[in-house]
Amino acid sequence: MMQVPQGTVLFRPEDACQGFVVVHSGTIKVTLTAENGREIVLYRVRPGEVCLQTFGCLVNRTTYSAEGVAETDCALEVVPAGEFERLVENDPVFRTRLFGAVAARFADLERLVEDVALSSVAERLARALLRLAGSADAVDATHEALASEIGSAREVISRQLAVFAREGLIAVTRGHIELTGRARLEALAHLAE
Amino acid sequence: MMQVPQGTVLFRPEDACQGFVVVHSGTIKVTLTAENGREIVLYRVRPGEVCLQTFGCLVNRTTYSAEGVAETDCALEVVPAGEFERLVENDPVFRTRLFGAVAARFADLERLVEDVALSSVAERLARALLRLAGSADAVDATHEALASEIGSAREVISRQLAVFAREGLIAVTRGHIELTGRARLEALAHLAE
DNA sequence: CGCGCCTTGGTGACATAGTCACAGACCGGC
DNA sequence: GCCGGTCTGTGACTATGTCACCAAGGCGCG
Repeated sequence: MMQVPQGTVLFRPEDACQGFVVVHSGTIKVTLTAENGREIVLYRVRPGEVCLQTFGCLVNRTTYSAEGVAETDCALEVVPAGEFERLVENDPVFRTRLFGAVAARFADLERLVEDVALSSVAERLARALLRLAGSADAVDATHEALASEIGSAREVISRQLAVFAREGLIAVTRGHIELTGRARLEALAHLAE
Repeated sequence: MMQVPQGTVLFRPEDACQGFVVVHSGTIKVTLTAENGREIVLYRVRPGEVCLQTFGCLVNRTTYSAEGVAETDCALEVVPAGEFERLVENDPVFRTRLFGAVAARFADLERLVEDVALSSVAERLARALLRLAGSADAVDATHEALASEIGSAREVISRQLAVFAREGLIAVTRGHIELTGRARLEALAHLAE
């Protein structure tokens, strides 16, 4: 078991892989970054889940292609490659959990492709706000952070948030967004699904 | 073993899953389509590979989210769910092959997200042309097909092809594109990787 | 407090990409 | 040669992304 503080970079593109990572507490954010600095969040790894970047590394002996950062303080367990293979062979529970995680992540990525390739910024931003808010009625995030969340640019987010605010869907202050008009936001988010 | 002719729709979004599909010959094209008709190619399944849409179905008992079409005549093997589970448990060779396919497809999807979210149409189109041409020096495809290949629109492709042609990178005729200036096309394709 | 400095957000101007409407060019069957 | 379908070209407009720059808020420190 290993404790890492918020903000720790767990892996970067081209890093070699140490072992298979299981998250016990906290969340890991996995992102892709282009040379021009634009960034997009691929997915998050939550407690009880396994990190599939490491899966790709271990199975095909490739390196990471994405970057992973501890979004909160995390407790991680790192399973060495040999132990990983033994578990896959002999532990049906481990294997089932692994497969489930792989399939779920796979579906996530397909949804992401659909989102990025086929839907508008307004829809994607609405979905991102709802996702980040969870059951709460507000989100703490900078426009910059929201832009990376949906793979867009800060200015675009600022303008879209202004539109939402004008329509009464949200109320924006520095680093904080209140979801007034949640129902209408949800309607917007589902338009193209 | 099952023979299907080119153009057969093997699965659609929301279909229930019959079993695990292994491709013996031919290729399957897996795509996502939005309500507005825009489409993007997620990946292709080639001989010896396994179809991971079915994987997600079998593991998490979910339905398909993408559409699969036989791009050529295909010979397929369909492994029923029970048999699939038995193979995963007991056949190390099968398991290894499955894992490799999963990891590779996973990496593909990450690349696709990066491509769609972070690079320009010119780059993506250049990459698509090179990918489709393989070792040949020409591609048979309509502008419409190329658009769905990179998740863009036909008009955008027409215009970009015209630009490439004007610069001498390609020669365009109805349904056919000659890759003259391949080297410069490759340079373009790698600019943002 | 007043000052400087960094982060965050706002805005105009422009470039790139996507949408819509429609016309013309090509291709096969007859 | 004519016809109907498919494929491609184009203008006009909207949406999104980029660039440059400034303004506002927060924060430490003399």
